[in-house]
Amino acid sequence: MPGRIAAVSIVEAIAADLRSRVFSGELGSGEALTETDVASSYEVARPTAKASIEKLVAEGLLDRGTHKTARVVDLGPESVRDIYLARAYLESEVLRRLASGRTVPAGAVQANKDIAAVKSGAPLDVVEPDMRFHTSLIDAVGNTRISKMYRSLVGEVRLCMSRVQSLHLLDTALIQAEHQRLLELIEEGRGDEAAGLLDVHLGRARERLVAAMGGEAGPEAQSPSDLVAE
Amino acid sequence: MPGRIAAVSIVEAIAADLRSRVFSGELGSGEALTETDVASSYEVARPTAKASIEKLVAEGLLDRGTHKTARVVDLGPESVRDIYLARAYLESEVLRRLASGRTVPAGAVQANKDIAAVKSGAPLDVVEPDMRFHTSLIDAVGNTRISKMYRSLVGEVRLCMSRVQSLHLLDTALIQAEHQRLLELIEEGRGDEAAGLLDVHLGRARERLVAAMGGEAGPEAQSPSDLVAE
DNA sequence: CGCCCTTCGATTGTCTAACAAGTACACATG
DNA sequence: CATGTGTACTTGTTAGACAATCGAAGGGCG
Repeated sequence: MPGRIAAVSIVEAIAADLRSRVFSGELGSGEALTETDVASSYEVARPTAKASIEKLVAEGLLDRGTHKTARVVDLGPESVRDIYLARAYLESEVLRRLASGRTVPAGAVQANKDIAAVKSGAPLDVVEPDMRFHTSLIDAVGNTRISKMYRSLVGEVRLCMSRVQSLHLLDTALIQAEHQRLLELIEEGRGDEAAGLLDVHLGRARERLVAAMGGEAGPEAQSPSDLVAE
Repeated sequence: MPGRIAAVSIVEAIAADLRSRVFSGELGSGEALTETDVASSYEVARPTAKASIEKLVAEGLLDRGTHKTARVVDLGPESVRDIYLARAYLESEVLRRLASGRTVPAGAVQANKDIAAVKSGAPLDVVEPDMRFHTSLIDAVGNTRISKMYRSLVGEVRLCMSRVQSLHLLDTALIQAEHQRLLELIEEGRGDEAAGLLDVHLGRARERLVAAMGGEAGPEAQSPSDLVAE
């Protein structure tokens, strides 16, 4: 099978293109997206452009008030912390339940191998397998709503990352090692320790991202201690 | 402060009305919602009605395919299990973190008192304070994204409940007692036990709801044992 | 008699054109 | 300096229209 072909509507097509342009950084934070601009650049009617914009607003990629032009969301340090804490909540519970069943997702194992493979390459290439590692863990529980919620969070993370030029700070080897340890802890049924390590893992990524965004450490939550479950 | 007044658009107003009609059960599962019907009944133009419908589709209350008329979602037993498991994931992690800080949300305490107050009344009146109890716990962690995700799940739960005529099975006293025990466990810092109790608590509610919907127990997950973290 | 194909009504997707209403900002006025 | 006014830009909503598509009813054929 050559893959399901889908006849997407014009609205969806435009929304998808705008989405990719937002993720690629072509559309920067706070950039205005007027309905007429979108309509003329894609050569469609304004209601069509409007529908596309509102789709992205519903997804959380754009922001808009009544009678105000839509803008690409500007995620500050507080938002980054909010996002990463939400990730931690979802994912640590997933780790516990995976550990209780001692089920190590094959996809996560493969993803971590892929991280090791690109170790010497460009540091941005590690983002994709890293995300794949985490989503594999989430998807392993087989809950459609949890997967959907996590995917929404991942989208916001990607949005943050596209706002950052210097991601050279990430230590690929450390990431890969911690992932490996997480998988081991799952296999050994040690859910609590896996959850704790995940807090550290995500906490570091979070502060690194905040720092790269030019934000300073928040009033609290500077140390990862307040994130550790116990 | 008399509360922020908001000038909602027509689209939002119609969406809100449709939403309440779906929750109240006036619009049953699988009921069709034609764009022209909505437009004529609210005396608005079709694009406006279309936007309202698509808003509810994005919220997950309506279902629709391309070129097919929108219908109220029909949530089967699998969906109920999916929803409740997602609730359990979010909420049990919240309980752990609340317990680690020994923070007992005042709103949850009040909500449980309200449950006790209506103990002798109509069994449906217990649904509102029950939901308030759980959302209070979630909101106590102060994470906007988690709160938003949980609210979406609560919406789906309410949708399920509106599909059920006989909810007389719920044991108000038991619910109230388990809530009380959850709060105590939080206060004592025993997160693991709180999470375990929550699994039992939600597992029972889930199976009760499935039974009331006329569905039989699933192939697995009949016993709550596979939901307990350890 | 049953199955396939065509046709038709109903519904949605999209467009054009237009007007009303709101926001934001500059400008003038007290 | 605060306040009001005005204007340009943008969005909210409407009307009507046409094409594309889906579902079902009906007719032809084996």
